[in-house]
Amino acid sequence: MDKTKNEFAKLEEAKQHVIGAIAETMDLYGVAPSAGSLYATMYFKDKMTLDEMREELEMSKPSMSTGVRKLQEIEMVKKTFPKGTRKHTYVAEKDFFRSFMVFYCQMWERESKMNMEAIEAAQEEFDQIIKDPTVSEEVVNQAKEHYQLVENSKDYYRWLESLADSIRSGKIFDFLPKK
Amino acid sequence: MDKTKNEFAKLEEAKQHVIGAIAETMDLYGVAPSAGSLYATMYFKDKMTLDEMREELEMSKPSMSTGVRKLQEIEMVKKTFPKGTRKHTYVAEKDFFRSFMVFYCQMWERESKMNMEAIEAAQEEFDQIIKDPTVSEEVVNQAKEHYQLVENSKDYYRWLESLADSIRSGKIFDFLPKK
DNA sequence: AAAAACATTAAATATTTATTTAACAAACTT
DNA sequence: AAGTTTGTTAAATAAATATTTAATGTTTTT
Repeated sequence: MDKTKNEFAKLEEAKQHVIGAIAETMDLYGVAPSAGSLYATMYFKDKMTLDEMREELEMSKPSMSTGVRKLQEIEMVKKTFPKGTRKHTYVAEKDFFRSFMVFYCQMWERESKMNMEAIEAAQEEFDQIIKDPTVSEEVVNQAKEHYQLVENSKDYYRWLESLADSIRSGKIFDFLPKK
Repeated sequence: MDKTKNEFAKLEEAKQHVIGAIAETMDLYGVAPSAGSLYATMYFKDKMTLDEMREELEMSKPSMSTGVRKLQEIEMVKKTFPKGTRKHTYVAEKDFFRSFMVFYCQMWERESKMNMEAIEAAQEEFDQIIKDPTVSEEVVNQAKEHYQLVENSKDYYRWLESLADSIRSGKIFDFLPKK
């Protein structure tokens, strides 16, 4: 019996535990399951080409191409430009702190920006209603209530931005050290 | 021309700005678009019944029922037990700080727990390979590398837990005040 | 206890999203 | 410049998810 194969199989099995767990939690980052297991697989390699990915995951090349693109968008994978080959090669980001930073800061800034803009616009409109003397008291009161509701939420969006800033700058690690 | 209707329409339009923005960013919280706009709609009401939701969103009642259940899971909506009616009523959580806490702590703890467990299991297996004198040097070296790789990632998962703790306990607000 | 009101589950349908096969485009090699 | 290798886009297919209609269960009222 081939001993070497057995050794590799054991190694592979151990890796699969971690790969499975990473892939399963990657749905939290909004990527498709295939992109999740793609990243997890790359995590144990120092670099991979599209053809190696296809072979390893037994999927089509376009699927790998789009998966890798998604992962690049959230900077969990980087393209490298190696000499001696025409194939593009890709490297998984292995620093989870960095992945965390890129993903959540991007996400929170989008949320904050979009909602803040909508709030500003809405507040102006509420204000017009409130100031308009021809508008009934009931509607004015509702407008006032709504104005205050969204006004209060601004604290949250500003806080979310400060959290993102603090993570991006690394200041958060003064408060919560890496180890 | 009906003046009252016009007033309400203006109010409605202003609200819609904010509702649209909230609904659009709710995909970040892993809920379906319909649940997103359901939450956003409820945000401007003090309470709603399933029938009111159905009417307002022009969707089926089961759809509202399942949407509300999803939102309850992440505690963005709570059921209330009002007197005087048999209808269940639901209230949107209006404190975004609280929604943030519940959602991300839940998420990060799941990620941390699942990966930590997988890592512990894998490390034992890597260790067996490393200690086995019959295993080839190449495989042992790979096992050692992989062992170290996952060992390093533990810092991150522990940090993630500490972040969740700090948010749940409110200690984070000593570092990053709410306003 | 029967009927009515409401909410939920189940099955069927529709919609969206992911994946593949096939066609195309770009870059390199000879 | 022609041919080959590689990567991406487009169209078609497959799979997953959301939504609806219909059926069922549960509570309240009479």
